[in-house]
Amino acid sequence: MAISFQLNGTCGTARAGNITTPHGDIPTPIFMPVGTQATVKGMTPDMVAACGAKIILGNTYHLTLRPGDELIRDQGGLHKFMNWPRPILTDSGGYQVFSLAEQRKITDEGAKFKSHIDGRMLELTPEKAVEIQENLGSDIAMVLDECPPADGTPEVLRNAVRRSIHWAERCQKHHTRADQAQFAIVQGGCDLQLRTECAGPLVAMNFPGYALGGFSVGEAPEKMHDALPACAALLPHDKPRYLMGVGTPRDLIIAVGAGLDMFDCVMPTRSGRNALAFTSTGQVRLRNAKHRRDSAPLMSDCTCYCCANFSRAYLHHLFHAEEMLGPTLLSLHNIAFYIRLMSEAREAILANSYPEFARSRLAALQGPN
RNA sequence: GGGUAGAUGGCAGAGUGGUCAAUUGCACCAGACUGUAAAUCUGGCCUCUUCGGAGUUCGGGGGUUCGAAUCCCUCUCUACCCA
Repeated sequence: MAISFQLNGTCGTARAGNITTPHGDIPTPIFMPVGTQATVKGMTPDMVAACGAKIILGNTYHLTLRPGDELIRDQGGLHKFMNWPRPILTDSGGYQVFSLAEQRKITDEGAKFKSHIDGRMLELTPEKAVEIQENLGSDIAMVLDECPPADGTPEVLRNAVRRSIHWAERCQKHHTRADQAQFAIVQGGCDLQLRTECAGPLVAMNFPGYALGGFSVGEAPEKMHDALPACAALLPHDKPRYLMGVGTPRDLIIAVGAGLDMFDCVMPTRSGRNALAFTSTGQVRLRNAKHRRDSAPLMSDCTCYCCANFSRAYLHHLFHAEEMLGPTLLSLHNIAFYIRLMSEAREAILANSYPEFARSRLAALQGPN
């Protein structure tokens, strides 16, 4: 087994655990920064590690297009190529099935993409997604899935479930690397019946970890929040449970309570590049004029490099001057904030006080996030 | 002192009789961002508004015209050239 998972404690449905991988241990619940193109945008690996990150993401679709998964394999694998010696999870390209919907065609065989870089056709089959991720050498690889939009018809959702199950079988059959774990992905939207039908066969296939995909694809956040407890309960108790692509701090607090262990989202990094910071009291838009003369740090009780050394006035200036340090510092803060949030959640679970923790953290948040 | 070219919304700069409250860019203000086609995108940016409109604008003043940012006169100012 490439990875193992131990539960260290639970509090209601919330879980604190530990994932052991070939490149190190991961305490859960955990937030995983997204590094699509073999880099967490705007940050050096040292900065990402200093934020407390234990594991980051890479992307099958983007990396096979550029620079090519065989090139990365020949360069010694993704860890060495990008100088990130800790665990890496790679997404399968399933999300691009959703986000690049206009230039893609799905059949039962796989998904054909028109490259967003030069327009050439790229075919991603389950087998190809496995091979690419084995070339990348990630610790955790995701099966190829079909991620339908929230407004998909019942038929579209059912088709995605059927295909995702079938593709997971093909991925499992094609998988060869003993030092890489392959996680399955449950689809089905906000429909518990469909989720159940999807999880059943996948759980029977005994994957080392399970993900919920197809959330945060356009549905109201409350719909996802309501669906999570029952969906999480469909997944094995003794395996890591990964909620893909989620989310806001509020989403994470709720999802941990529902029994999810792993999260990834572009939000802290993308928003950080766009001058939006996350704090324990909600979002702060550093470009706004009210920060022009604010000498206070972004967040007073944050120990990250950004908050320990710079004022809101300075961050405001950096974004108005379009200096690249602004996006870097806010990405750094946001990742540190997300990772600390998960680490505090873990402590609360182990202290058997997660409901109180969640209640007070949610109450402190002003606005939607 | 003489000559030439100019003066347009915070700035730069279009427009040269009606379709102009005035192209565009910048600056400014606000919003969005959820397994990254995103250091991106959207909206606002004279005043008031019951969001249908209404009222005042294109250096100052005067004039021509049904109608002027646009034409004429005059004043003021600016840039450049010659003394």
